[in-house]
Amino acid sequence: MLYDYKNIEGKWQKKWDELNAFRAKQDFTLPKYYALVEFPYPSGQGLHVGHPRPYTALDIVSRKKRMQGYNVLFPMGWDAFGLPTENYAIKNKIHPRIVTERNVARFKSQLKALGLSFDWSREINTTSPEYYKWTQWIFIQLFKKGLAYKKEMAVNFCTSCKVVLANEEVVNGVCERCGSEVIRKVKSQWMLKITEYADRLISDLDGLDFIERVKTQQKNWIGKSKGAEIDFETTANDKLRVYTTRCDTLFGATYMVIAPEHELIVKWKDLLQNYDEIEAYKLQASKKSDFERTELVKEKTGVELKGVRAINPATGKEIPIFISDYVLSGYGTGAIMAVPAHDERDWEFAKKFNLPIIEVVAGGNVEEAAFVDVETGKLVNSGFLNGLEVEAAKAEMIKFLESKGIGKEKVNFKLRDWVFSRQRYWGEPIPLVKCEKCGWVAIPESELPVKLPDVDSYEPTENGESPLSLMTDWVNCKCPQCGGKAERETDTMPQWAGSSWYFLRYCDPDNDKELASAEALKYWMPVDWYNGGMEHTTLHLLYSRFWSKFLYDIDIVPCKEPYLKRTSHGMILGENGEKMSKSRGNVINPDDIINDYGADTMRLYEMFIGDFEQSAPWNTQSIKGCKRFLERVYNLLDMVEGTGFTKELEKDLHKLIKKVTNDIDTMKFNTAIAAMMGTLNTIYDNGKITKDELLLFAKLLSPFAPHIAEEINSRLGNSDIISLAQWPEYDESKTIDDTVEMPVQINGKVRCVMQIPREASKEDILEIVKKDDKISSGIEGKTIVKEIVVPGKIINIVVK
RNA sequence: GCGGGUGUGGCGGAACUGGCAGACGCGCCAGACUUAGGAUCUGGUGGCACCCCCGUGCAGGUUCAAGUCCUGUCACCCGCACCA
Repeated sequence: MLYDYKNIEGKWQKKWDELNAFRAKQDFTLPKYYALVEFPYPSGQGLHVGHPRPYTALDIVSRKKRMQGYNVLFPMGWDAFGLPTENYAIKNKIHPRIVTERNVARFKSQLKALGLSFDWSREINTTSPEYYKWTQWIFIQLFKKGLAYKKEMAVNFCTSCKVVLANEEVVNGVCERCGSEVIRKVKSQWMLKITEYADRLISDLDGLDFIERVKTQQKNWIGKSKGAEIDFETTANDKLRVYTTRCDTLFGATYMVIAPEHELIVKWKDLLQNYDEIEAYKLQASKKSDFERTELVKEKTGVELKGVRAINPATGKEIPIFISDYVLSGYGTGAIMAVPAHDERDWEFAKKFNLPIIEVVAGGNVEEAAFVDVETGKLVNSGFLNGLEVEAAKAEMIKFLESKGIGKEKVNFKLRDWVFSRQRYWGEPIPLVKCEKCGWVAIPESELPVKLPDVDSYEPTENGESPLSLMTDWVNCKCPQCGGKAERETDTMPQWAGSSWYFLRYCDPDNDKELASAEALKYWMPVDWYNGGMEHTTLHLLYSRFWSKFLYDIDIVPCKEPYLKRTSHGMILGENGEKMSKSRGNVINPDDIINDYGADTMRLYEMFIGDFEQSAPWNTQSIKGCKRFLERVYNLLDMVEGTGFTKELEKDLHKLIKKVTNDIDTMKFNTAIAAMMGTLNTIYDNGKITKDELLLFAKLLSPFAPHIAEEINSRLGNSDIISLAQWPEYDESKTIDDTVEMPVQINGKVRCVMQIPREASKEDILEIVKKDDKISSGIEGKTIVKEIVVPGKIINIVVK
């Protein structure tokens, strides 16, 4: 029978639509399952073959769960605000809304062609006012709780284009578009206090089923460290506060380093003899990103502050103060005590500037390299700390600092607050006004959404303000509090805003009274399985956990954590093994693949390509194997004889049910497919299959290749769709063989493989084995030193 | 630099708690069918001096037994806070 995939796929996609087969049911008494994939940014290039990998994976999970009787929510939407759309709109003079509509339509038709079982009735779009109304609402709640605040922050500013650039748009320190110099300009920006949730974002990971690398990456990103803050007296008669994780080494602090942006520099201006030199250095530093500044390979630079010195509180000695860009203003206090003997960066700096290196923890050779081991060494040259181990010394030092009132224990985080302002058009307007009298005031909730006004040009203004700032009619408004003159905030939100809560909206997407009803949230949340890219671990995933926790705190969401399980797929690389990108010219278009091979083959190949969590290069040649497999499956229709289950296939089919069921739960889609291929080969060897056996096989295949499974089901005479049929169950006793194949080794080398009865004892096994010619000749005339029998696994006879 | 990962045939990849390395598929080789084959079917396929031996990035170690555990080392990939 000819496998006419085009007809088959079109037919069943239409049928599913007509039946609303994949709509989540509104019956909240059913057991629920919420499967979520990251919603895409609808780019102008359309889908590429990387997108369907995670979608197909969770589609398989969803389809299986549906067949297992769950009420499944598997939604899809569009994360459509963002830079590329805006830049495209500017370049081509088309409204970003139009661009977005176009891209969404393209993406949607491409996704539909894959036969993914999304509940399209719940489709959402972050750029629709009905949606961003609630994004703004959440921001207002954050603002009211004091979690949104203004801060002076540096932005990348292109001196030629006169626009604020995203980090990505800055390549090697110059503007990506025009190649001009990029400087760091300080602007007042809205910030969200994610740091207030830092501790909970770490500790609540414990109960979650996230893959380990996601957990560790989040923990390290938040970067909790226990240390101390210490105040150093200065000769300028004030205090310089530092943060250190190694307060035990205070006796070895031979100089200090402060960030170029440190406020004391300006304060000390009159005392500093080389202020011009310092200013010049500050200018240089302002051009570098944090990333460039902390690179260890680069030679350390810095300038001594001549005229002010600090006093080491442990030794009482005066020590010099430097500015250097390897100290960041955003971490700790923006100042460090430098202990060159026990910190690599300090050591390098000290060598370069010829500063004293004093060993305070014994165990290394501090003239050769910094000794950073905290496990083995004991304190030396450190007065009252001498002889103590590092941990004990830390505790003693803290006692000392507290008793003197010059320092205390302090927990620090690497995590920084979230810069929430963008000087861009295509984002959610920040729903605040600045009143001359009242200061920053939130727009009343009844007036939400604050809609994005139509502007003539989306190009940012000369001074780096948002394009919205030019719309004076829109900007000038009345204060909702006092009715006086006020101005709207013209910055918009970052793209991350809409994606920080979208999974909540899916629960109740048409609600215009609240972001979602408490009832719907209580039923559907938390998400049972969330899959997404590893690159979202430290930003999107963390941001959305933060917003969820906040919404939990204000009693909107019923759960502390939004996602029970988080997994991550590997990237699909180009055929040359490099990342797929337009510029590399190695992008594969899924439309072509679906056209040439069919959606089922495409889906199967995406899953068969390799370990789901690992990246794998695309290979159009290899798709053939999946196509052949499906053709052979389809041809089983011609081999059907009789009904019921036969002895020949029973054991294989029970094993297969077990394998496929378990493999889907553990993301081993590739081996599930391999097992189905293996069973198919057995069926062909067998030469025939019964109707019931084929139906069973089709059910197992249906989550992976749903169209062909439906067609087989229908051709076997069933009128119900297989997508909602019951998932097969296996009988454990029917998966166990009577005999096991066991390799027999002599001195660890395999000599033969024997069939051994499953229940045989160790003695019986050895007796059987020794009768074998290869084994008996191998041990003849030698002394048996040891006999290892691992039932069901291996036999190893060690001889001398 | 910091953080996270990955190294297995010609290729993509299998291998559960240490137990036959290479499942399954691609490619390749041979045969069948055919006017034809870039279709289909059947068989074979890690290397080699082919019943031995060697083989999981490299060098050591633990063990009856190591892709898997330990120590060291090399290479590559991803992220780094205004790309999404």
